[in-house]
Formats: sequence, structure tokens, C-alpha cells
Amino acid sequence: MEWPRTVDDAVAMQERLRTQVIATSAPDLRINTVAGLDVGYRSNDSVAGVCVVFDAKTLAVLDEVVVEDTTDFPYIAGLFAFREMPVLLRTLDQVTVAPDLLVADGQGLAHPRRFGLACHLGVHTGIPSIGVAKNPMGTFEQPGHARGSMSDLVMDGDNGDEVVGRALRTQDGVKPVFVSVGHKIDLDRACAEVLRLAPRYRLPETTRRADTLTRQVASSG
DNA sequence: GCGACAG
DNA sequence: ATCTTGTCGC
Repeated sequence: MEWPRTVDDAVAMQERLRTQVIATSAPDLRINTVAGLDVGYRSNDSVAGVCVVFDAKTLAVLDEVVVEDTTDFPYIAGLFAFREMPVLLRTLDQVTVAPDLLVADGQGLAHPRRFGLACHLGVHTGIPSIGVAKNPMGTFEQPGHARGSMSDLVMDGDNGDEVVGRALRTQDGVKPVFVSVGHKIDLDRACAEVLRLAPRYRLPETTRRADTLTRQVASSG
């Protein structure tokens, strides 16, 4: 499979792959290890990809991988994945603990063509995946004030409004995070996993740890 | 044409 | 994404 270099090819690839997404959980889905993936930027084209694997129950770090790379694809909302996928796949190649779930920094189905970064990662690897974004793509009603409160994330679709994800309050009173399915998991389970990964802070430990590692590299090497 | 627009 | 220490508030 050729990695697209133009906007048209990238859009075509998303349109083709979107049919592969499975938005349900296998009956025997067990999540014991979770990987957080993130990319940091030193300059416009110099990137550092990070993959941190956690024990899903204790949140202990089991493995950390950092890969430095360059990128040529520009940032375009909706085509974000083409900028970050190459380096993230390289980090996954080097991980020694197999993750049962991938947590991407961005959207999954909450995407103009229902195929955000989390879907790319899931479909490419076959590993269940979810997207946790700090900002929404779509509209939502403010969830309740308490941790665990949630509301639908909605986008315009072929049949009118479509529920593409959820606004989830991970701590009392904080701004919600935006959770959407990537692949091989259902939305309820995805939200439950995010809550389990965020016992103390707004963002799940996966993205927090991946994020700090990312800027550690950016400033020191 | 204008504004929106994950990281 | 990135610019970034002390500081305001619970």
C-alpha cells in the first residue's frame, strides 16, 4: 500500500479504509495493557514519536519507546493522521510489550469522513483503538459537572445528525475530553477505559506520559 | 467569498 | 503542535 503524498490521495485512502472499521467489542475483549501514542514537534518537519505501554489495572509503565523522524505531510485538519502515522508505526515496531488497546491523541470516528488517527492506527495494526482529543470535532451539549458525566458528540452526516463520539468529564468540573471509537471496540467501553486511565487528572495517563516524554526529547536531544 | 478547522 | 514561571483559586 502506497502512502499518499497528495491531499486527493489521502482523502481517497480514508474513503476506502473507512469501511474496515469495526465499532463493536469482541465478546472476549480483555484489556490488560494500554498504549498511549503521541507526537511532538521540534520544528515544522522534525518530529518525535512516543509510545508508552501501561498496565491497565495498576497504571504502571511497562515500556517506553521514543523515535525521532521527519515528516513531509503538512498539518491539515481531517488529514492529521498522514502527518503522525509513519513515526507512530515505527514506535509500535519497537515496543516489547504487546498493547491490547491503543490510545491516540486525536479523533477516531469523530472525523469528517469517520476515519481519524485512531481509526488509521486500529485498522492498520488490527489492535483495538480509541481516540481521546482535547478539542471536539462536532457539536455537543455540556455534560454534567461530575466525573463520569457524558454527552453525545454529534456531526452532520448523510442521514442528518450522527453520534460520532462522546464528550466525557474525567474529573469534576474540568473541561471534557472527546472520546471516539477507533477500531474493534464500542463507545461505552472506550469511555470506561478512558475513565480508568484518568483517575486523577483531566487527561488519561497514557497521553500525559507520552506528552511529557515527547517534550523531554524536544528540549534535550 | 467567509469562517471553521484533531495536532 | 509551540511559546513557559509564578501565581491565583479551591
